[in-house]
Amino acid sequence: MALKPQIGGSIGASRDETAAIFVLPYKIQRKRLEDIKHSMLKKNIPLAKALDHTVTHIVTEFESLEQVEKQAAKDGLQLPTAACVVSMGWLVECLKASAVLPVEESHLFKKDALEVLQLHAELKDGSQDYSRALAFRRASCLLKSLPFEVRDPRQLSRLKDIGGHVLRVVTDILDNGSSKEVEDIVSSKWFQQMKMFTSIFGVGSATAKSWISKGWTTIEDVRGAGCPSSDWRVVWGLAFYEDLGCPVSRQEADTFVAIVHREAEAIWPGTIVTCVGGFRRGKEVGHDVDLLITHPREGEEVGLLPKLLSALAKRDLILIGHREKNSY
DNA sequence: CGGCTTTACG
DNA sequence: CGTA
DNA sequence: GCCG
Repeated sequence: MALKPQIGGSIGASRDETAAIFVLPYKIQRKRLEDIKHSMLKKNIPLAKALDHTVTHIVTEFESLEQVEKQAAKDGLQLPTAACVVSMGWLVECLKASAVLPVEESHLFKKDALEVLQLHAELKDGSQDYSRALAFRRASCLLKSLPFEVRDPRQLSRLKDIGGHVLRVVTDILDNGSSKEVEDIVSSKWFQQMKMFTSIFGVGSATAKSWISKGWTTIEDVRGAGCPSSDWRVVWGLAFYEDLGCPVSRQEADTFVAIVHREAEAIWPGTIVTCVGGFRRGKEVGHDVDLLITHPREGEEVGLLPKLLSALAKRDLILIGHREKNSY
């Protein structure tokens, strides 16, 4: 039902208290628009009066994000980047439920199926498989980008990057709710073990395969087998597997940025530390914290990083396992 | 049938 | 080549 | 696997 997943936010993350829903008036008759707004007030669904940056959901009768953007451009409107463009169907369900429902990516399951096939090909890692994985990814991305819900495979045929195999999988899912090929893969022991091993930092398909061939099936098997690799990445990946799997909260990220900024400022007054990446885009949890370190006087930042790392290390704030030299 | 994202490091 |  |  969603025309497009929310940019930079997890789908369905919106909460009632923060939601602000703006209804685009295009293609909606005046009386019907009034009825809709009246219903929203009655059902306590937060209605945004204007299309400003506080808007979290933009409801439209247009059939694609492209159409919305075109119209917005024509009217000189700027779409709030944090907002999620959704179909009228979503709002109707919200009204029925008297709640701001999570936005569902209705063609997600088709995309997921193709991502399984992509990953499967990547893990197999044969000479042909890499390109096959690429093809599945193209198809998956294409499905994700579609501004409409796929109800019939005929909507996809003739589209670039959609071929026989993809069409077969999508058809199976539309007919049966699932694809046997995909189900067989995800339920296979080999696939599950490969996924598990390659989720360890430093471990790719080659290493994972060699471990499976040794009869190891769990991470504990690998840990118990002594020194499984001389590669520092694998050693550290195994040592910090659980830690690396822990999500980072926004609060932790903010604290982290503040600490780095404090140390940077002490070394080089005026240094700017900016949080970029996921947290900059408004995420509440992440798996890392991306920082951009700059200085208003161009060139002043040169040489700061080694000093900064040393300062943080001296305070026991960071763990440096390995440092690669840069080439720029 | 040939070709497929790009780049870097150890 | 294996990995990110 | 899919395209040209």
